[in-house]
Amino acid sequence: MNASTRVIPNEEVILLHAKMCRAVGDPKRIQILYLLADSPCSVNTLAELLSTPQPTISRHLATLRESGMVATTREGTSIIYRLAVPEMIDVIDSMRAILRTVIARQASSLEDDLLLE
Amino acid sequence: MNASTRVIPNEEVILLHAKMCRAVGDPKRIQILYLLADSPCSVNTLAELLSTPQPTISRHLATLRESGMVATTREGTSIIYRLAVPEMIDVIDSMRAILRTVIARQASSLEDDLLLE
DNA sequence: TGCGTTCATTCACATATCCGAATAGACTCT
DNA sequence: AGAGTCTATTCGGATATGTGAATGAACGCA
Repeated sequence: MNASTRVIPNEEVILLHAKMCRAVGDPKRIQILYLLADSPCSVNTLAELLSTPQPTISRHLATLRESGMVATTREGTSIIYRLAVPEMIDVIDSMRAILRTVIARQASSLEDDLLLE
Repeated sequence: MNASTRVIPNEEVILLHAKMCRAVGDPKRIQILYLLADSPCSVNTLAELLSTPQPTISRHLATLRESGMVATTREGTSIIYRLAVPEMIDVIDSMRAILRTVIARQASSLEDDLLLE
């Protein structure tokens, strides 16, 4: 699929798209997303796994909820969070793969620079 | 590829990953990325296409540069920007596809809610 | 060299985001 | 209904980000 076949989005979609990317743009939330991809779990469990205060986790989850990336189910007294769209983690992981490419590239060009000195 | 086969990233990679996602998390930068995917172009050209002051575009490009998403080449008096990794636009587009799924889902559940009233 | 174009940076201000601590709210289960 | 547990929100302060206007720096080209 190339550029000319892409659907032209309206302003609203661009805004939501940005909001979604922003939601992923935080280290703690990235970790949360990977954990949820591994297996759904409760707020407290996430808080323990990440050694982070519960309110902090809760706010991050609110951010992810507002961007539509996670969904919830009540299970007893807990609320279980999961990825709303499981494929999302693959997309995020693809971005990480690209990141690694960029890092590797920068490392090798840095080598070149050093050799030239 | 499932969760257990993913490479465990160090803190640094998580930070850079977040930074990269953050860089995509702005409406103007998303538009810039789509334009660059379509064809590389100069700062002024982007400024005109997006009806935005040149300094604003320049700062957005700096953000994208710092996260390693765009690269540059000088061509005469202009500096031509392009995607550093062309596949990046596919990843971004996948995220948009997921967004549309979420939107559609929310719309239909909203319908359900209305029917229940 | 120096003019002119193109791009980058700075400044000031407004807005948004992050965090921990404390508190409030919601829901289950007895 | 009430106790107890789990989650969400509020508050205050620090940090970061977005923007336009003005300015500065870099580079090609005559």
